[in-house]
Amino acid sequence: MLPLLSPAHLDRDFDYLVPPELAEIAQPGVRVRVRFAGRLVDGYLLERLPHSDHNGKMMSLERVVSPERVLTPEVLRLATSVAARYAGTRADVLRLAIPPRHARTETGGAKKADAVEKPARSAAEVVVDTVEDSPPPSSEPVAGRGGGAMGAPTSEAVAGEQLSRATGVDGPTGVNDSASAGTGDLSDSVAESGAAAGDKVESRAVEDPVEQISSPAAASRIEVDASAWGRYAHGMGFVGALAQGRGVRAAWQALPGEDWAARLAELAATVVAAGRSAVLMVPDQRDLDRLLAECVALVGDSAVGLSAGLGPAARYRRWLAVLRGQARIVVGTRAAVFAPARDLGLIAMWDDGDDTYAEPRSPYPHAREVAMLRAHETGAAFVAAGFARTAEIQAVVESGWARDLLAERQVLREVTPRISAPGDSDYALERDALARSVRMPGVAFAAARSAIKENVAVLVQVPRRGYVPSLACAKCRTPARCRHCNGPLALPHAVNGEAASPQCKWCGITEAAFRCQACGARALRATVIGAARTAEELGRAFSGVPIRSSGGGEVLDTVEPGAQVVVATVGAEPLAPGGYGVALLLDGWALLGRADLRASEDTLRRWMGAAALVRPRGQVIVMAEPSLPTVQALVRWDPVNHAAAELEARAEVGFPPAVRLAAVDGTSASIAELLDAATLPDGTEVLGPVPLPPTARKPFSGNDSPADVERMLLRVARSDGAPLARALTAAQAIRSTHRSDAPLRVQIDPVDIG
DNA sequence: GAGGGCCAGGTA
DNA sequence: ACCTGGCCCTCG
Repeated sequence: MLPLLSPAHLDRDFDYLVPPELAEIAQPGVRVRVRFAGRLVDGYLLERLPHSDHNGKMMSLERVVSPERVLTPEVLRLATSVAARYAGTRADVLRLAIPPRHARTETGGAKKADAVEKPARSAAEVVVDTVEDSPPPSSEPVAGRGGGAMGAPTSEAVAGEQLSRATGVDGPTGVNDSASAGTGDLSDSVAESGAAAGDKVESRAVEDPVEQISSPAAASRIEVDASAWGRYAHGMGFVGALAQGRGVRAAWQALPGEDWAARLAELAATVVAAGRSAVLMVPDQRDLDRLLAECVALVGDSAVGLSAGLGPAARYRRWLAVLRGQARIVVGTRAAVFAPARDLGLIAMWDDGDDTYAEPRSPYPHAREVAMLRAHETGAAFVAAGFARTAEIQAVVESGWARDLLAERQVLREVTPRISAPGDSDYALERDALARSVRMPGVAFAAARSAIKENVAVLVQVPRRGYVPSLACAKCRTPARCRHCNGPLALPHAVNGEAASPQCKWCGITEAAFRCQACGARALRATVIGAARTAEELGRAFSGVPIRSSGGGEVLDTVEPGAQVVVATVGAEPLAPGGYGVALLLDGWALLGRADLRASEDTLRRWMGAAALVRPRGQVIVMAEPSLPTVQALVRWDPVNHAAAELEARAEVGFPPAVRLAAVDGTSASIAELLDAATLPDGTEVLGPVPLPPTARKPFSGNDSPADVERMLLRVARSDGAPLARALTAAQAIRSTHRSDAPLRVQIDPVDIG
């Protein structure tokens, strides 16, 4: 039994007696309530044992919350590895992995569950009643398993000999073992849950996938677009390997204009036709809807969407459908990486560089890393798909863990739009006042005009939403700061066409008489002009042409065909039927110039995302310094070499994924406390204190600790990642027994490093 | 996380 | 002789 408690030192297995009347439903994976240190707590039953090696009195399970075995062996094993990797607890990971129970949904099983909400008698009571009617077996087996240390070592109870692979090897990176490792174990777990989940699921012979082709999902024919996959080197070979159930792993860089949703759906359907299931992850609801529609077109009801946006009832209902084997394709956002898919054959994610994949709750696992761990443990196939490529995926390609799935160079030339970056002189010589006002050189303006003339849509990508998001001194360009709190000044939205006085984004005070703190000048200039302002100006420039905006509150999925200017903020670009004629990527310097370490990778990803919506003979013009490597990577459409360079750059400055990094945030006292308790691996570099990045400031273990929070960084070689995490887990366990409420947070490889 | 035992030091 | 706070351990 694993209690669902947060303190790190309670991440251990505890043995309880199973009273005879619960023996039937007290199966591994069920939710239980137990008396723990005198109080009732929730937990998961991990395992039934013939005897306990615990010397001392044992309590009995208080009750079994429901017979549903929500924690599958595979997910438990995954949660154990994730906790070990991220220096967290299994309880915290399981809170992310398993949605809250919705009793009515579980027992009723009807669709009404998400519509009506009636105060019903607790389903747990119902369950217990039912069970008490059944004849009680006489034996008194034991639930859970004794002994065991904290974190990873506890997994011995479940993972057995797989432990050495899960923890001894530091994740997929650097590993080059056979993809089939662990499949035997998976079959066992499926066989087990298949037999136990009982009610609706037909019993299946997992050893023989052929039998499963008769399942409803598999019955629907799979039409893989061979000509589409044929455009990639080994593309059809890859699809064929999936069809054979092989655990192939690929980094797939989609061609510009690729219907990636249709392609991913084909991969998933291929796996389903082979009798297994697939998890597909996307960054947001918009992509989810698109991808789910493609999957439904291929397998119907066998595909479900899972996202946090669903209500508790709908979310739990769909999650149960996955658990019970009714749904064979899961399309979801980051939490879907834990979906209890039966006999997982493929785990794929689109655009793994998107920051929504970083879980904001402890232990802050990244969905990409979890996906790779899961593929590694189960032997499922893995696909990281995107137009661009992250340094993290490049690292696993270079290690041999995953393979390139890339377009033939010839095909790339045929389908890539013309991409160019005008030089400084193109701007300087610009005489057209209108062109100047929208911050683009004449070539860009001309390209847009000609597309409009051909009755084709023009896409204008702008960095951020808002009127003028931030301001700087017009003379010396020092960022304009508030006199009172030193926060950034910005212009609020225009009222009646009149620009208001600048306002502080932190304290909200209006600054009526700005004076630059550096040079004393009084004039302000906009440093980044947002979509609303851009749309307004373009409206003047292209009078008579429809101007559409997408971004912020109103994101368009698609636009109608025909001449129009679509102004979209980064990431909110709508699809245009047949593709845009021209895309203008404005203010590239603003994207690239961010202090963020991922700025260049992220920028290329966002540019490619927009450029990929342009039709093959179209044109892309990026407003950024042409000599910059990132701009060159876009112009040559070369995400792989850019990722390789990015990975090299990370190695040079000592950042993940080249090294393993732990960020310890807290007060200087709480950090010191933790580090004192930790026996760090030899060679650990301790850096800091470093300033806490602004994004890391907000959510902090309950209290909104403002002032004296700082950050220390611990850096080790990747090969020492596991020992580092173990040391931090142990130190947190020691600390959590001392009742200290000082804020402290440990993050492994956080996305937002200084 | 919460309760409990133990020791030290201060208080009656 | 007794109360209080801090420390540390346990919890099955």
